[in-house]
Amino acid sequence: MAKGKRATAMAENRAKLIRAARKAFATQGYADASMDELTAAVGLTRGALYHNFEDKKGLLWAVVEQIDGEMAERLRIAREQAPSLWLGLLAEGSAYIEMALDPEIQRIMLLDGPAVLGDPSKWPGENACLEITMRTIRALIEQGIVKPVDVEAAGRLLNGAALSAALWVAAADDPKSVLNKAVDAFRELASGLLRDAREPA
Amino acid sequence: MAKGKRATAMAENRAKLIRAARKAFATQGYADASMDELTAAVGLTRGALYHNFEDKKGLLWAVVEQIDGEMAERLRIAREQAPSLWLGLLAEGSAYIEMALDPEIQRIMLLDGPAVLGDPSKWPGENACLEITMRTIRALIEQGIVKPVDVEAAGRLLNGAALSAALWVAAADDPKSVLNKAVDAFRELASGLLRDAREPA
DNA sequence: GTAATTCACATACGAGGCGTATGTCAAGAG
DNA sequence: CTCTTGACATACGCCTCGTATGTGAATTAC
Repeated sequence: MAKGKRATAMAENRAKLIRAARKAFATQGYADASMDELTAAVGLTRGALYHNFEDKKGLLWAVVEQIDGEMAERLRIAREQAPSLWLGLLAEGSAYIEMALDPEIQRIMLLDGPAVLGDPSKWPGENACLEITMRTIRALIEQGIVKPVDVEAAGRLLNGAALSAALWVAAADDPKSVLNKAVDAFRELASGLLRDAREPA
Repeated sequence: MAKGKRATAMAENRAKLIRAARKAFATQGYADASMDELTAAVGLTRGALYHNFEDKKGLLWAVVEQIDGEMAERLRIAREQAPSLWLGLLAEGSAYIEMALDPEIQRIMLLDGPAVLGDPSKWPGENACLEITMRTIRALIEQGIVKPVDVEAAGRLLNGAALSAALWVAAADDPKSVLNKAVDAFRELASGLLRDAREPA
């Protein structure tokens, strides 16, 4: 049982470091986040960091993975609450846009993440958000609601549109009205994928 | 006239530094680019750098501004060569995607730029690329070809879609076939903006 | 039961890199 | 001819990262 105790203590320290990193990376950005400060903030030193993670990048990997999972979960919920698959796709887009309003997500997942870790499409967890969107599109094609487009291409461009919309909204002086415009435009664009121009229920 | 000589010499050094920075930032990334190496590569020192620019960020600003201008010019040409305004919009999208295949543009404009300088929509030169897209959309609305959508919203989402398409293509193992898929998907999405589902010539 | 090993960190060290303060030399001003 | 200005170069200090080494507790071996 003593071994279990040590294992959980280590897991707690890992969690502490990740939590501290989320804060530090979100508020100061990856480059300006000091590992000394970050670790000291949770009563540890850089020694713990380099023992639990590969390096500074490794810590960012862990943070990104955690946030990515949370985002995917929220997307899944948004889609499941929609009354139809097509509205589910639109709901995913809206949810994605709204998520990107979170400074943490914006900074870590949309700015520093890609810059430091490279293209998100090659992240492990295989970009859970994209996977979800693709699954929805694939189902819509099978139902004959969406044109037989390339699923990955459509998913990526749709997510890309949502992403830029999110950044726009986040940087706007008047986020509320801009959010409405962004969501509307997203619907119009998405409707280009429809087999019939008229949107289904 | 001696004053002119000094002025041009300074301009040349500025240009040298910017050129060196484009190379260094593109190949090593902003964070890993050493100012000592960068300046030494053109026979100068960091002294010249901090005299001509505010700091490392300032140099990146200058580089970004230069590349942004070049990109806008290429977009303009792509649109002007198209036989119609609508096809011009699609041509812009394709050109944007193809440009992002350039590692320099990808790294500096799409990855490090946003991470270090913040949201591109607030860059000076006011994001020339977006301006061009918006102008085209506005004209298409006036001609009754495109739905009366919010111009900025449509422009941003369209550019965002092109951007993510570009990143996808750039990171692909087989860029050629992926490029086709991406351009196709872009057209489908864009057609969502059309008043009539049938695409005009 | 004790000696040895492993583990999960802490501490210490070295190597850059950035920004700034200071020095320098040529060019114009007066 | 002196003085100032400008365009750099040189020198310095501070910070940060990664690694090498130390350490005490926990586990294992005997």
